[in-house]
Amino acid sequence: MVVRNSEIADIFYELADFLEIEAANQFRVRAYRTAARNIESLPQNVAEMVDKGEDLTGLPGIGKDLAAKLAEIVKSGRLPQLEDIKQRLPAGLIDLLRIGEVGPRRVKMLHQNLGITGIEDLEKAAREQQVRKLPGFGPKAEEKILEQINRVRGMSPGEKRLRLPAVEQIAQSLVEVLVEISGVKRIDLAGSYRRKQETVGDLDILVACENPSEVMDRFVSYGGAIQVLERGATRSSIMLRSGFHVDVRVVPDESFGAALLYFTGSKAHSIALRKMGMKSNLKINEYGVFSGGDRVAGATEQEVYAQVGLPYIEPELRENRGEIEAALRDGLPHLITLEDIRGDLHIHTSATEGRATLKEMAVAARERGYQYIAVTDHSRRLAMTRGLNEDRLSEQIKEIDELNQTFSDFLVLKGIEVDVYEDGSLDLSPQILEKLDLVVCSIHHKFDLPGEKQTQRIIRALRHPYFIVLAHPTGRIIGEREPYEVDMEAIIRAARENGCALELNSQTDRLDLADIYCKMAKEMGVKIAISSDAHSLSELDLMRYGITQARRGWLEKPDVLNARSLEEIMEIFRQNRPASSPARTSGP
DNA sequence: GCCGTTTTCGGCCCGACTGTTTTCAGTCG
Repeated sequence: MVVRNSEIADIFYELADFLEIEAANQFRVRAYRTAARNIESLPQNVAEMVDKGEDLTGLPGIGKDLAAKLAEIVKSGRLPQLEDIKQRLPAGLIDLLRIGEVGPRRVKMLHQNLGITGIEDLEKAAREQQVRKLPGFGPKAEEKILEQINRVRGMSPGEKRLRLPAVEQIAQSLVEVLVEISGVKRIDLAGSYRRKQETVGDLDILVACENPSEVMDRFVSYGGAIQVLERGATRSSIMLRSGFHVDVRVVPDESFGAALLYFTGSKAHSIALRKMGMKSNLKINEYGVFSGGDRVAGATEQEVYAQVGLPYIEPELRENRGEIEAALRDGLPHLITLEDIRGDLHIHTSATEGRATLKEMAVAARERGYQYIAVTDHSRRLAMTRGLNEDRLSEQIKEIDELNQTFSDFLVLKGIEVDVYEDGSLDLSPQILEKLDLVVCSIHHKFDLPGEKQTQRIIRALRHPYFIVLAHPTGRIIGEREPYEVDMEAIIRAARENGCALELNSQTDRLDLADIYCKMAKEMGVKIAISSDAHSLSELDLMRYGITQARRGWLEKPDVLNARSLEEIMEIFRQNRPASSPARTSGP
């Protein structure tokens, strides 16, 4: 497992960019991008499939030619075609595409006429007012290019996309402004925000209103905007101080459903729906569904789906990853909701790095309607968090027993988030672990082991008799740290063999497991624990981000460990233990 | 470059906004 799917996808994306600059057939370019997108969201490892000699042409968007290229990439780590094209075109041209206002056509023009090879050249040419002389460019374009260069420069890689809580705040203050406008009938947030992607590149707001001009006026004069990027009759776009873009689109009430569907995307989902429509001679656009000249649907999303013979599909599923096929065979999942959650299986207290006491956390969890929480402070190796050694853990166990005496309808489970060493052994002895209800294991050091070693480290830990949940299984920090190089399929298989569950960590910089692995675990019969990993009272509410991620991973109530009642979950934990080990916490 | 219940060839989603085009190309989503 040397080449990752994401690396293969990047090669195809890069090739597509170059081909587009060379003005290659647009459908060929599209084929590479479609293939890249599909490979990215593929749970199986392409490299592994190649090694096993599996037929890649069965994958969506992969034909004979791309299958051969995939094999080539897996075997050599390179794609000769990409290297050839890099001989002809400077690599810096790709960077130019990141600049707004500049697309492939203009990159070609800039390269051929001004010899521009990268952002530095472009900045120089624009300052010397050379760019405005080219056909299709003018002073405005030149000015915008300079602005864009500054924006791209000032941006750290993590800044480009925001995590969900940040977008929520932005959305809230904008909606407060727009909802005041007379004639506004509906406002909805669309785009990747509505699909609850891990990060959001820009925010799409959809408004149903009879007088679009007032909405446009109010929106472009919003106090948080530092620049108006576009100002049209029904669509406008602003940039906030952070560099984040917000688009507003106004449509008539009778088109709202079609527009919401269209602006929610994903692009691949929308395209698939339109193609289905075409087969029935229906044209689908953001104004509705049209048969001949007649509009036959559009007020609601349900109406539009119904026209192509589909039930309503939840936004989190709209990635064209099999949801349309599932809908056609009446096999859509009944997605998990926050209301299904009965408890939280990963929280910290002030005994280690948490900011609230054991009792405070328990009371807050009970107030949220939970039946149980598991206290899972860090183990001793994590010294900077004052990780618990066996003595301190024993004290905590006593404290939990005492606290549980005070509840009649709620139970605190005894747990630990124990560190997994490089050799796969655990940071605490079996003698103390057996006194716990729940052992959550995680990796906090040696993130960069080679894939095979990291995978074996985790598999060895999964075989430990007291291991129950693997916390933040891939260790990624979104925008900051890549996931470990692990073979997730092998880990999920080992989890199944050993009766273990995987965690979906709800911290918004983790959201680990990723959606595609949630789906893979579900399909392989491995349960998921959706956990807050709360370090404070308010962080208990992060659970809802775990839920939306779980929904993106097609998870249903039966797939989720902590959607079980206290009795059920205690029974599962009991079954998972060696027969000789004593009973522990008793129910209320 | 992919794909196929009209097709192995000839299609491939659709529209808004901007700037510089005087009728539309390029970009974006």
